[in-house]
Amino acid sequence: MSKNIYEPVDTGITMQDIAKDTLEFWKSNDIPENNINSTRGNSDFYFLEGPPTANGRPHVGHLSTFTFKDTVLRYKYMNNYRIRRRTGGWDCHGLPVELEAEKHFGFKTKREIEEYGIEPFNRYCRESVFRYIEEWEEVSSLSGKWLDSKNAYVTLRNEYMESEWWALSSMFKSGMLYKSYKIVPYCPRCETSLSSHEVSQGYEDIEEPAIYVKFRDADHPRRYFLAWTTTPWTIPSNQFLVVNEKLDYDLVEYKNEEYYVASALTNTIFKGDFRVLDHLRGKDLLGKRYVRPIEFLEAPRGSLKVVHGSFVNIEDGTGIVHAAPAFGADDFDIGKEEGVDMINPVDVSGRFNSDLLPWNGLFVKEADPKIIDYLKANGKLFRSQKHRHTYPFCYRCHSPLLYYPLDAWYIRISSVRDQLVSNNMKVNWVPDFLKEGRFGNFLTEAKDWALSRNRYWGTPLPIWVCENNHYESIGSREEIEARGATVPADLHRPFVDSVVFQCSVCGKDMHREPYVIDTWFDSGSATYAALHYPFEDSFSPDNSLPVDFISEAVDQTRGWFYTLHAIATVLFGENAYKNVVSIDFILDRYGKKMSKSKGNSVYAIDLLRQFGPDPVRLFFLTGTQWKPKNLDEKVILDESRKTLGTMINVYSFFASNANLDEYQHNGLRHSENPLDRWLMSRINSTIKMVKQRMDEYYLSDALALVADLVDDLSNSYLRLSRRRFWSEDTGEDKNVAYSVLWNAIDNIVRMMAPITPFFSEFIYRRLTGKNESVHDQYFPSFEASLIDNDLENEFDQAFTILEITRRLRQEANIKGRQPVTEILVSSAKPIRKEIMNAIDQELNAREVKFILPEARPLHHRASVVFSKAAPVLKNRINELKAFVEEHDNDSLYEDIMKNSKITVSGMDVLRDFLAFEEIAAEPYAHAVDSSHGVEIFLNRNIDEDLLIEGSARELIRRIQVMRKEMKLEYSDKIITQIDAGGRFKEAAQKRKESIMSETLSKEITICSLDSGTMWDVDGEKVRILISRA
RNA sequence: GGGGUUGUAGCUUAGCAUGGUUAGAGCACCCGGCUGAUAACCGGGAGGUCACCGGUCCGAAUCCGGUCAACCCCA
Repeated sequence: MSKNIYEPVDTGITMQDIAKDTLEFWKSNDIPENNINSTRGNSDFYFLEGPPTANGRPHVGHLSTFTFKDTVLRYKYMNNYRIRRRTGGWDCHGLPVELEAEKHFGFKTKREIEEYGIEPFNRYCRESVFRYIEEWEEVSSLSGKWLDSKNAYVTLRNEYMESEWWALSSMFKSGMLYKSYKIVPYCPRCETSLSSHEVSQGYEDIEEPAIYVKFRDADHPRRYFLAWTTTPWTIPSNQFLVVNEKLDYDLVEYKNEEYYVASALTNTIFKGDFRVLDHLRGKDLLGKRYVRPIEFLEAPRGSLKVVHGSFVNIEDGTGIVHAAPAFGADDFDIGKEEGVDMINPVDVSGRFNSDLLPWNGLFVKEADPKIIDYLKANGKLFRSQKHRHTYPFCYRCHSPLLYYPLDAWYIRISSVRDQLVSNNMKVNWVPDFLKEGRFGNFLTEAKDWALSRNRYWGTPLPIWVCENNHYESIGSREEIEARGATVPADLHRPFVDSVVFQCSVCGKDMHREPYVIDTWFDSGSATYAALHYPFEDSFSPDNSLPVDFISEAVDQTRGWFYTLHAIATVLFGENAYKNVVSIDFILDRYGKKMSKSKGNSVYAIDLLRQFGPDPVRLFFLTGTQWKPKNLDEKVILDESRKTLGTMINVYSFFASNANLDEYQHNGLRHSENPLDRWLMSRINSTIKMVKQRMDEYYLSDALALVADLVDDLSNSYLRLSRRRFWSEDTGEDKNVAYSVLWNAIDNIVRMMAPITPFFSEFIYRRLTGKNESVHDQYFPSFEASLIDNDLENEFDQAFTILEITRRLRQEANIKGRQPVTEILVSSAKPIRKEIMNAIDQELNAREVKFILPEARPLHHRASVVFSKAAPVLKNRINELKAFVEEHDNDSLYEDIMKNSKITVSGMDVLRDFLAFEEIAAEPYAHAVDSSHGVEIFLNRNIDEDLLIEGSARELIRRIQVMRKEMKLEYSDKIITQIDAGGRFKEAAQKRKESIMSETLSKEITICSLDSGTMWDVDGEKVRILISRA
């Protein structure tokens, strides 16, 4: 026997084994490297990898985004695109890295870091960001993520940061980068601001004085705005009152004075005697001017009026909020919006530092009771009470935090808001609701970007200042040199801090502003900084933007998706990306978010090892791609078995038969066989739809289409074609069938290649017998001439007929292998004979007839509808009942349908007095599928000849089972002995020839046996003995 | 507090834009069957207040309004 043309595959092979086999093939042939670096393609497809930080282990969420990105890139490559910027990227800076380092060293304050030294501290940070890089690389390799990792961009490199300097410097020169204040949670004892992460560690429930303060309406001596606050020390710095223009307000008269408060709160604020004088909208209060209860400090121009704030609510207080821009983020925004300078009489240690105040020198919290006393003494206190709420404390020293203005550098994003919005219109969002929803809404309210951080490990802010407050920006290393200073080997702090040069205005020494920048600016700069623009020429705003495709999880909507968009708009007036695919998180089996603390995190490497890469990738792409997904092991296995397992079996079926027949594939043969034509149509229409969905980045939809096709191939095509492949002769028809099957597997495997790269490679290599990678092939293209929608519809109907027939057989207790006399089909549309022939063998009927509706063998059985008939016929109702029982119901039906009324013994019987039930005439069983408009009648009479035929099939089936149990090859011949009586003996005699050919028996003897297998067939005993011939 | 998404069987979900017989699958479960590729497949059964309330309409899972819950982003 010749060597196998198609390497057989054990259908029990695991997906891990398949991946291993493919990985070895890739490795020994440098397939990934060659593919990644390939210059094939007739147009460019630009990608941009979103950079993770390698100081944590890659988890399943990362794996999910890998899968989407990698699948798209593979798909595009197979469609003859040249993939550009197919490199990884690493995000290296930022607070999380510093916090790790702090933890490592046991530091709790920034002073400790500075005492230890910024240099060794940053050195530790630099090393720690790549702590898990090996695991990241391994996960990439095991998951089939084909990105060039050697040339990954790294945000901590001098070149990367230099590009950012160029960007920041040009923003500074155009006035887009400016210095202002930022209101931050601040510990006055540690004299440091806290990150939101730190703040969240220190919330406590406390009870504090909450006061209702009277702000007099400037136009009325006895009329007040009533405001509520838990921070009396901010009252001297009041600059605005804030109402919500959407809320309703009352003007209330109480104890001879008048007050504005939110209507919803009137009844809780005022007790006893009060009168509502007027109702008005918050809008009506806007612009009103007022007089402060504490007037020691001068109010800047534009202060002291009522303004709108959407944050104002009626949960507690009065619906009117007092705003001191220096001491609240909302307050600050209002001051900024109004263009008014802020009053800040508090120093960095939290004490009043203004001579004008009687409380000068006091810590603000200690001044609270004194300020309350002052208000009371001056008749400006309406009420004082205790209030329980949560308040943030310093997690280190337990001091109450203040919201305090610190110097900060901003990018003037608000000035390009309109452009951000209009550029967004050109972006293709997947799913599309993000475009105008979460992202779009965010853009229309885009605030200036607080860029600076008072930290150490980050890209240094390239702004220098002299003692006369002249500011200058540095846009490159060359500029430092040009200013007569030495360029440090490492641009990070602390080295860059020692770069000093002369101010070009006053000649004084200039020192760098001591900030680093928000790490989001790093990743958001990836478009140009990764290519060291403008210092090298591999990037140009005109040709390199926007990139074609980016994809990350949905949390990046206001993260990376935003920073990329904002920076590209500010710098280049251009979009950063054309297509952005957002996916949701992977949750645990119960739909709960994974977290380290809950211990339900799953790491990428473990999942890959447990299931193999293809089932995992398949799982991520199954379902609705933008919805959260529960990580369920059972679902992973199910999906894998359904699609991959089935394809293994299809290949295995093909290989074992094709090897027997020594079939050599030599192109797709033309076929007139209807089942072949149906399959070809299904394949080509699927290719068409799959490409459409893939091109729209709806990968999950595409996968679902392929999975359907796999199911059709296996359970319809192959099931109905088996006999063709088993037939003894190796004629043309069989070769045609092989070529069609080969072609089907080839197309499916290529369609699946971007999704399940290991599995597809494995099958493809065995199918083609070549040492080529499926990933270097082209994606299937469809041939319109092979798509035949009518044919597909007709087969749908034919399959429906099969389905109904099987149900009827079951009801009538007739086995599938028992041939029946006759099946009558009444269908809305006729089905071509050739198509019926394709399912003939499964119908297993001597005759299949299509009949007209009126020829259906139906009887009508009438019954009296008492609810309709009784009220009319009264006590004669039983006469009708008797009449119906005694007379032929069919003619009754015809009469009443024709005339809509009949007369029975002088009674008028209307149509709706009777109900008719359709019942099949003997000997038919009957069923309907209304959605396909198909009705089937199965003749239940089995004549002697059919019974013998059925019995012969029973024998054949038993012999086949025995062959299988003996593990015989498909081609092994046997000798068969049968010991049976009655119909089985008769069947063995009369159908000897067909039993022999079906079971590859060289001879069949009917004799009595005392060995062999005893079968019980429908209560009759049959003994069979087979042996290898 | 603001914005967004989601809610259909025990689980995973289709259908919803464009309203129309009895809401359709798959998994799991039970019963039966088929099987010389298949842990596949086929038939039947059980399992649904289509989150809830209201409105429009002859008719609502679908359109409109509101509520609730989960999740995400932002305060």
